[in-house]
Amino acid sequence: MDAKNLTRRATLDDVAAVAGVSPKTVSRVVNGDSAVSEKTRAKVGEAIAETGFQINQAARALAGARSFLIGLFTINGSSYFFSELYRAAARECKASAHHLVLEEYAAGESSYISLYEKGLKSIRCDGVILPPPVCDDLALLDALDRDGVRYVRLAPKLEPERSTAIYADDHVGAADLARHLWAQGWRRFTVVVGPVDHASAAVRRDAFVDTLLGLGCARSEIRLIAYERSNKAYSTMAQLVEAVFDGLREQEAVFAFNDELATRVMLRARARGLDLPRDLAIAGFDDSDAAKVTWPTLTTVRQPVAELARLAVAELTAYPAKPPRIIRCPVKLIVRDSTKLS
Amino acid sequence: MDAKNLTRRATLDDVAAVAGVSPKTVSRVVNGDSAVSEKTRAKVGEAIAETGFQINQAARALAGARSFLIGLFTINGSSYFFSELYRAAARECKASAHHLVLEEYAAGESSYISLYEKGLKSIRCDGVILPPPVCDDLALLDALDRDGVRYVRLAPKLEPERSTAIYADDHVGAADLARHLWAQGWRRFTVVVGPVDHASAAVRRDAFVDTLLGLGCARSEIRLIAYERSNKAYSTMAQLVEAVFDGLREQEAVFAFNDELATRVMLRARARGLDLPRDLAIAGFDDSDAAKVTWPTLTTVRQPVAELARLAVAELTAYPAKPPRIIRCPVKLIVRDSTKLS
DNA sequence: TTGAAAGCGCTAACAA
DNA sequence: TTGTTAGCGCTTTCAA
Repeated sequence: MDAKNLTRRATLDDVAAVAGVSPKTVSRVVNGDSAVSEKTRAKVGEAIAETGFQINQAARALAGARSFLIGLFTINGSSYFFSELYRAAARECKASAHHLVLEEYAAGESSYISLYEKGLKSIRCDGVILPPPVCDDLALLDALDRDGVRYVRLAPKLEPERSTAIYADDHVGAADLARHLWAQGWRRFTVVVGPVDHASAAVRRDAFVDTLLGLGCARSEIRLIAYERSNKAYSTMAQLVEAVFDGLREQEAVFAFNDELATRVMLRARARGLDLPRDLAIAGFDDSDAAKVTWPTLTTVRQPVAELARLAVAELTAYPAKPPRIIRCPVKLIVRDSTKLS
Repeated sequence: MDAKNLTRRATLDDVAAVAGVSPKTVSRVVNGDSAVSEKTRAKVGEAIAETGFQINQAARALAGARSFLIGLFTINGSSYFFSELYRAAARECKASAHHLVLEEYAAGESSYISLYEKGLKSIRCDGVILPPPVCDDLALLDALDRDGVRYVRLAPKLEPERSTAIYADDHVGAADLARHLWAQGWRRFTVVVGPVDHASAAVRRDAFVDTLLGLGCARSEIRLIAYERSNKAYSTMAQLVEAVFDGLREQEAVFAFNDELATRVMLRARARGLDLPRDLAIAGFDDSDAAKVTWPTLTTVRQPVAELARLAVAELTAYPAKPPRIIRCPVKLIVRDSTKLS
């Protein structure tokens, strides 16, 4: 690496020399400390522009208590939710002069703790964003607490008060969907529940079912199909989808836990020669890109992913740290063609 | 921030004290320097385990020439290609003890340079991955060269020899697709070309057209519809899609630049009451998630995104730096239902 | 093969 | 409001 010597980038000292002040004063200007006179600030500003000074984050992190790095710790396959989360979080970080460090692991790794110890720990993030299912790894939370790393959790199921937790209003979305289906005239329902270790799964299921019951739907008209790792029957997506069609009754409306599941149900229905939405209504959750390109287009519930990311980053970049709290974000029912009763 | 004092994490000095050696020796072990005796190495290894030592990357970056950070600089909306790229690059970084810093900007920002100066520059990445269209910003490349930041470009159009450049074999994919359509019996074609400032656009178009001509297709049977920012006629996706249906002939096969465009064409065709693929064949490029959920499912070309990411990260984390070179990755035609001639 | 000294560029704490 | 001093925890260079 001779690159280093090609161009010595300007340091605080360089700027200080040009501006005729002390390096510490330049530091104050750079960090927006209030205790600098307007005149000095202007002088230093010019010197910064002249030298092309850019602060060295490594030095800043070493000397200070902050790294200006935010970690996003996820264990997941491809999904619209996570893609959006990355993007939005990165943009938010940029807005507050932080940087987003992505930690993506294939599902099914042994322990989240060791992933943290081997990975994120060494860069001393100011904070970490923990989406499901990592948000419920209590041992990992202990490790973060021990290391003094702040974290925000997205839709945690366990110990929600332990840190700031951000939830989408899943129950509202599921209830709105139930009312929509009922209003359209659907009277028989199947709920395909996703991984039950995901807090939202139970929330969506209960809100959907309770709303239908409240509308006068008979309990016997509601079928529940739940994904469970421990249950050999439905431990894969494919099995779950198959279960929808085992014992499928006429004129059913299917509510799937997410768009991915919903589109799979749709494809399977097509393969069985069903006419959609005449024979079967299907609704999802997420409003992923896929929801817009299916035939018929998919009725779904839009999660405010960008907003979740924004709030999470804002929480982690705020100084001093705010006390833990629970934040809820509104969701929105998106009615498309897959739930029209003809 | 009192977090800092809650737990003083072990340093090289701590480990050295436990192992009874000098800090420098511990450093040698941590960095895998060969000049350490087997006995010392074992002793230090134990001390590291005992203290739970994790190197401080900030200190390492400040003292040394490397930050162990790889930047991914993108200007783009949502797309399957980029989501996959993030994920794969992050995993690759982890494998080589680096970290991936995401820099995502909304399209249409003024200048990439200023984004770099305001963002990535301060963290002194060891290297940056530059996908289109950033890969062709010569001024940005100049700035990176000036700052001694290595970069790898994905599918650059300009000055391909300037840095290591990685290309997917677009021409092979497009040619394979042309042969497939021809073999199926399609004889009239429309090519919907994406942004022409994207190097792949022209490559795919030319390979597709040339292959058809070689197969005996008359030039008059091939319609070209090209997206151009400067061309007022087709400057948005919607206009591009509309153009497909203006003057659409019977029994056409449409090759769209990417899956997003292809699914839009498909939706528009549905809205016009066309029966797919009987009246119209549609093929895309990318093999995105969307390609699997359309009706009919979309014939497309799969890009080895994870492999591109892997190669890019490997190139940037290699020491010493390898000389610039051009790397090509194979693509694969994925035949689905949208191109069946019935 | 190992150790000692110097310093990377910044901030914290204190002094003026 | 501004300046001074002393590190942060590592790597580099040089010496043993």
